Amino acid sequence: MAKGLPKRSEDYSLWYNELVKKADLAEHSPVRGCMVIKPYGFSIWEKMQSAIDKMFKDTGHTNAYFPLFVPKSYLSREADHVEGFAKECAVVTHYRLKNAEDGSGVVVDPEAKLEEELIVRPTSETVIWSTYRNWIQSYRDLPILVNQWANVVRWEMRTRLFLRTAEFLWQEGHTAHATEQEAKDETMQMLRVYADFAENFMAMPVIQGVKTESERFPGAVDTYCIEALMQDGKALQSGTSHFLGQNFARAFDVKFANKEGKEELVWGTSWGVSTRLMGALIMAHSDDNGLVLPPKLAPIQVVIVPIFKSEEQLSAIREVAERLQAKLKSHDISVKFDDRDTNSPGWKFAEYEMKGVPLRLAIGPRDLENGTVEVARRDTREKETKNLENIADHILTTLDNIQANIYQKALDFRTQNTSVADSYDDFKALLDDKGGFVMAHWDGTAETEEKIKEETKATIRCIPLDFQPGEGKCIYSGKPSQGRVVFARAY
RNA sequence: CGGGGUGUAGCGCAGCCCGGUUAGCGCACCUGGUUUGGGACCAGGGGGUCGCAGGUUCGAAUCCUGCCACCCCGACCA
Repeated sequence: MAKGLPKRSEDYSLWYNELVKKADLAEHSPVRGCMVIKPYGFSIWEKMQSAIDKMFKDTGHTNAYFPLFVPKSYLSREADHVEGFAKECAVVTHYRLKNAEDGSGVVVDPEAKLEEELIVRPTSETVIWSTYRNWIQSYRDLPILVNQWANVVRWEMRTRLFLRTAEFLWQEGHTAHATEQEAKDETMQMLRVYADFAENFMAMPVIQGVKTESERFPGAVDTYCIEALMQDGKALQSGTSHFLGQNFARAFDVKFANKEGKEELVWGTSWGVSTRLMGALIMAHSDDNGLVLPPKLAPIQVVIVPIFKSEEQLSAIREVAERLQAKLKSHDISVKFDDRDTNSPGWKFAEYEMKGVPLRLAIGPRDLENGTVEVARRDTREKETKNLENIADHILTTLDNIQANIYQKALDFRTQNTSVADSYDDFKALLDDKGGFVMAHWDGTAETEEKIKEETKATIRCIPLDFQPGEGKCIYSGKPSQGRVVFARAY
């Protein structure tokens, strides 16, 4: 295992890439644009998955699974949708290989050309709505509240571990409703679920809002999102919830008979979060010593490192450690006792810090004599020596404190890096000197939005849900504006 | 697809300009010993089609030509 990380403040991208590798989270695969998520990284993703999945179940959703392949004709049925995704689709054209005649290996068998090409799903609206068509006849069949955990493929030009890869893991919820209001409520409910997860599990504050027309999901009527601020001052869209109106129902002819026996188009929503959340989690809290994980998502919450010179000492320590481990496990705390004799204690300290383990306990001969244990927390890197009595309570409290503390730290950071700009010059200066979110008036036109993007690389992240109406002048055009929207440079 | 860069041991690199012993260094790995409260030390050892294919030459990691791969910057983006 390699030593330290580059400084976060010097080269954020390099720091991020090295951290992802050294904390054993993921690496680029030899396959173009794809990522290998390593066991430790995946165990964090599993923690996220199960917490999110529980929230879905608690709001009445169930899981299902739909095909990986989308016939080309499906994708093209919703005009905006196909236009939005056409440029980044992987396409299956053949179903067989054969041995090359010159013996150079295998080649695609030209005889085995598919009548209709299959698209590897970039998202599943089209497959799912073509299925819902058969599922829905009456208002009694509604609502359908289904989610799937799946992989999708988007042929991105440039990739970045977790933040943008050609293939990624996600969940996509697809619901169908009898009324517009019900679908809108669902859209907002799922946005709240995402915000709740981000803030209470990931300890990452988010801004909830609605996207402008140009940033909207292709095929949606409205796209809502949660936006988080990373430590380098760039924004990251961390989850989206779309109100689809009747667009997909219309495209796939999904109708139901209402109570009056009249035929109506179904209303839809879709919503998703992806392994991008791993990137958000990493960038929200980590430091120059490595990953910092919120206790609620840490696969290992507490690690016990023994310090010993002999086998006798180790077995004496083991007795204490295993008793403590059992005690903590009864409180649903995941504890690892690392009694390997192949690495020194100092090595282990650095290693678990790199991996973001929230609490480290060290037990050595000194502690055996005094009935103590050294407790070190990852977020503040403070160490204290505590009596073994009541240590379990202390650990439980400290884990809660860490969860709260890293949230507060991220919130303070966001507060400090959220600015208000009243002129275009101020706006540009803020983006260049400080970064972060910049609240500014906008005239509501796509032209202005586009110009600002071209000139500054900043985009409107969202119109926040807690939008404060207030007269003002657009920083770019000087035309009247109804309130401030959230600008930032983004990933 | 445009502009730049890099391919040498598992990883990170030096050597190349100016061709010439057996291709070298750090980390990692293996063996032995001493260590262990913040990434230990000493000694010994193993591991290489120098990205690929041609060419020039008595001789190529080094020069020339072509190809391939990857990285960074743009366009795209959960």
